[in-house]
Amino acid sequence: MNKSFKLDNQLCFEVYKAANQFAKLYRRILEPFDLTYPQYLVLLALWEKDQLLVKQLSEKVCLGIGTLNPIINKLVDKGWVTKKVSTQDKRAIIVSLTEKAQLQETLITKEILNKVSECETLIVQDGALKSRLNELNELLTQLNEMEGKDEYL
Amino acid sequence: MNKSFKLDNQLCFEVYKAANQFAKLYRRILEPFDLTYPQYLVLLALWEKDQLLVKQLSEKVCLGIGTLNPIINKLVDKGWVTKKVSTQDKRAIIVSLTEKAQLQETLITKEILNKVSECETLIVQDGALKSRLNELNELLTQLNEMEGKDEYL
DNA sequence: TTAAAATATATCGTATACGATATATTTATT
DNA sequence: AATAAATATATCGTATACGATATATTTTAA
Repeated sequence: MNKSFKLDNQLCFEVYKAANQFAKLYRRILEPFDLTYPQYLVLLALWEKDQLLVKQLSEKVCLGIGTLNPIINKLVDKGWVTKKVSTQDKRAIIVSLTEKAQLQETLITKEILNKVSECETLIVQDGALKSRLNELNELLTQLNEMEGKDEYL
Repeated sequence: MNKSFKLDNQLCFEVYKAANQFAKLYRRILEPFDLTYPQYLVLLALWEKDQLLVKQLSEKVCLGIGTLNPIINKLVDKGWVTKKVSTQDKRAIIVSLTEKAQLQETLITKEILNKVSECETLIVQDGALKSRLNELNELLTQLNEMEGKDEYL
């Protein structure tokens, strides 16, 4: 067995574990708000800029519509956001924060900041880690966008 | 909105995206072998050391038994591994590679090495990224293991 | 030496995530 | 203007992932 194929030597496995661990961590933190991590991502996006189209949200949180749509619908059911058809383009759906979601922003983000403070040192100090991951993500995105062009992969 | 709460400033979001991108990449590469990434992880573990207990596999690939068991069962269905009850401990199940899995190791790992060569530079050169992620994972694991001890979180 | 605690799997309900497909609407082309 | 191509959502099937619970077996303790 080639050394680079040992599980513990693989970057993708490290990323895989980190994502699962983050999901676990956020699950506990967000549970009191009856939110999951992807649902929280959508709220974060809308807190930055309200009234986004599903398409725009999809790009912002990097999820396909097949994944995102059920998540948005959950948020609608739970009273965090509303959907309405755009008047400009009757295909497009505008997602907006409810009053509840607007009011809870401060509370939720404060809570996150408190609970994730253990990671904060690492997160805040380590712009380096984040920017290396960012490079990695750009590379991976490019690779994945070359779908069908198998000669490049 | 606090700057650190912008989506693009969050480490966890970067990790989340990287994991999804890796999953997409491996989905394409592994598809010809009728394998998914978690299924491939199990094979990697067994190629390192065959005949592991479900428990040991669970620790090696960092997945709970609720997640892992169906994955192993899929591998059994597709003829990659077999399960047999341990004679030492009748609760424990030993998972072993089939001949097919043993024979295909070289082929599959070669293919991965080829197809992921675009990332290789980054992966091989950047022990730094991997080891920072490793620290992150240790921290996150610790946090997640303090389950129930809310005074610490 | 039994009853209790611990351990190893298995199963279930909920929520992603993806790709493939379907539908409605808009834009581009003849 | 009528049709074709493109776009924005929606839905579906498959496969994770988790926590909670159930079951069987082993170990520990009373």
